[in-house]
Amino acid sequence: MEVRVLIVEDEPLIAEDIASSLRNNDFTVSAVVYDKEDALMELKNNPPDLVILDINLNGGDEGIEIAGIINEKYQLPFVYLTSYSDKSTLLHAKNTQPAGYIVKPFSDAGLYATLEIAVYNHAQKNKQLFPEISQAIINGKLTAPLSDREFEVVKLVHDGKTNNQIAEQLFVSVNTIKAHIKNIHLKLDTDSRSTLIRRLQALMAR
Amino acid sequence: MEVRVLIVEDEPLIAEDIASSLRNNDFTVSAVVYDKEDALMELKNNPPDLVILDINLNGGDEGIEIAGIINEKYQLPFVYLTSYSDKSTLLHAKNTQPAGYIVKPFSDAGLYATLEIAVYNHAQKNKQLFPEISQAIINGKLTAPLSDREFEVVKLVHDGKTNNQIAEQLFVSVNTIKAHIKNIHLKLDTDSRSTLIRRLQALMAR
DNA sequence: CCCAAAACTACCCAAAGGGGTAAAGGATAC
DNA sequence: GTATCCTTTACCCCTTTGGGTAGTTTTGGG
Repeated sequence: MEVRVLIVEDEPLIAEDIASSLRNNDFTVSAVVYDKEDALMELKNNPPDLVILDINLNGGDEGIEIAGIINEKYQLPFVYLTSYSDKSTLLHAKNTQPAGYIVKPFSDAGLYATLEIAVYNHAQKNKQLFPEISQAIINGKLTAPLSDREFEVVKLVHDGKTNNQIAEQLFVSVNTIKAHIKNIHLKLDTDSRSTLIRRLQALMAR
Repeated sequence: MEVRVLIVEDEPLIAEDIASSLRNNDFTVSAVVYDKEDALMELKNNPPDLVILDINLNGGDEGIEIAGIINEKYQLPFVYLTSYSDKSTLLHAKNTQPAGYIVKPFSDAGLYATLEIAVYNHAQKNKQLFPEISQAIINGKLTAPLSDREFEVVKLVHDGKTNNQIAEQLFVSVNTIKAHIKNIHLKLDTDSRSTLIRRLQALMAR
């Protein structure tokens, strides 16, 4: 599985250093660009899987601006590249939620590890946004725990199923499902499917 | 805002090196431990805000095991510490979704930046898990955009309100709300509150 | 000024959901 | 073996939703 990387760095030597280093591994360099304009062009016409952003691009905040645009429009992971760790810059940078931070001079090992994790975590992010609900986690937070059967039912409610669909799937009567759901509402202190779904997600979130 | 860091590293010299380095900045070292058992004890009795984990703790996979437990029980951010970048180890490590990766020898600047970002991104995570639904984002992904009023209604449905509650809050008749919701179901291709809520979250997630 | 879109309202009907009560069969733990 | 919990089912009743049709009022642009 190739990972296409866009490098946005205004010092050609460093850019090429990174590029050749990446090419010797599991990465493909989709492009190397030197300013914001070209970066946006690349993002639109030849979107990569990950972006390496010089944070002080062309002496300004272009790197952080690009980060903002990536977050808004492309939702791609990116890592910042910088030669020093300036506190106020870092503060701005943090707000853009980079997947990582590479401080020059960097080691190849550190570079690969950071990029691998950035790509991998991003790929996992969707799954995290909709966590599979887990009986252990939910019961750990309830005084009255859900029984196994109740949890089966609650999962299906969470998936947007109706009582009838749930009854069919579990080979029992709708009345049974209604009874279970009544108990579930009691235990979770909810009173409708909508609030139940929100409650489950809140419980899973931590 | 102090950040409490637990250091799990079996080489005392390195552990202390990191500890003293952190103490000179905005971090507090909650404890330094040398094995899994002590690490779990600390997590339970003196939970930190972030964990630095030696990946090859005591020559084995203890670091990765601890990571698994952190994910299951504590949902804290953690970064791996390693002296080399071994591909198979990295693969296992990636599955635990570390917030970052510190490769020895590390620079102070790189260390701080990685930790800052780890803590910050983790703090933002809840907000990401329950994104405020945004009309702009949702309409950007629909062929038939929601009108302003429809969006007001949809937000309240998302919050688990009933039609009656929504009508009261917006000072209109329930019939009006029902009309709006009918149109919303049409535009979002849903057919119940449950599926509608899931759909909204899916739209916001990317 | 007029048109179109959006907002609002009503009424009807069928389906789904929520809450109360009751009870039977099974498993398990003490 | 008895007490307890879980699972299952039923029935009743009322509320909420979803979908269809249809109409008026408001509002923003051309």
